[in-house]
Amino acid sequence: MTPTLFPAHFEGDPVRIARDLLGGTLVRVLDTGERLSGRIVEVEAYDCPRDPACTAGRFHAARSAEMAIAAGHWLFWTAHGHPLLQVSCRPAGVAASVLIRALEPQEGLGQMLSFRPVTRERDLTNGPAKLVYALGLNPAQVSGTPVNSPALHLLPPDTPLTDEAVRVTARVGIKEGRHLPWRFTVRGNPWVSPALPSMDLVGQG
DNA sequence: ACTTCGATGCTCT
DNA sequence: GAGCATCGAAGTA
Repeated sequence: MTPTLFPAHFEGDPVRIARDLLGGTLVRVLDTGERLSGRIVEVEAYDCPRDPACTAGRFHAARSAEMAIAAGHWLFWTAHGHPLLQVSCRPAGVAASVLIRALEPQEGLGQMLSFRPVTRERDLTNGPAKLVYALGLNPAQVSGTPVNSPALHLLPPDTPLTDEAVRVTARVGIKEGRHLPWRFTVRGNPWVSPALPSMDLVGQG
């Protein structure tokens, strides 16, 4: 039985934490007790203030304040009207996090399809907002709760992924900071998001 | 109050 | 590969 990850596991460098989280499992337990889960096959790290892609760091308003919650809590970044699920990774006051970008569905596929009907099953959870919808997450309800909450928690990989199994690329959809190899995907996994860029910055493709 | 801009997704070609 | 829907937040006034 894999132990649940606690908030203390998420204090530190979001780049390392993102890499370690890849291959783990995101578990959602509905009010009905039904269990939805998926293997984490794509993550990105954001680390204000050293990160030029971390726009939250350049603002001083409610948005970055929400994001600057203490390590080990769920939070949502909103982009283009869509909620993106993240885990905070730094002490309170610093906006840094791991963004969960794609899942390979494991338990509760039918319920997920009910939350988010798609024509191709492949499209169910292969994007950061897609997985939020598929798991039926309510950002207002989940934001600010610890990562070991019964309703939404994380399990580490059964066995750590080898470097060969991990593909390292630039992050998706950002303007600055494209040189940073802070996106981690499970090599060859069909549930990785179709988003560009796909060019490897480290290792070979 | 109005404009601009995304850490996106969808629907076409 | 391109165009558009979308919405919260920032910047401007």
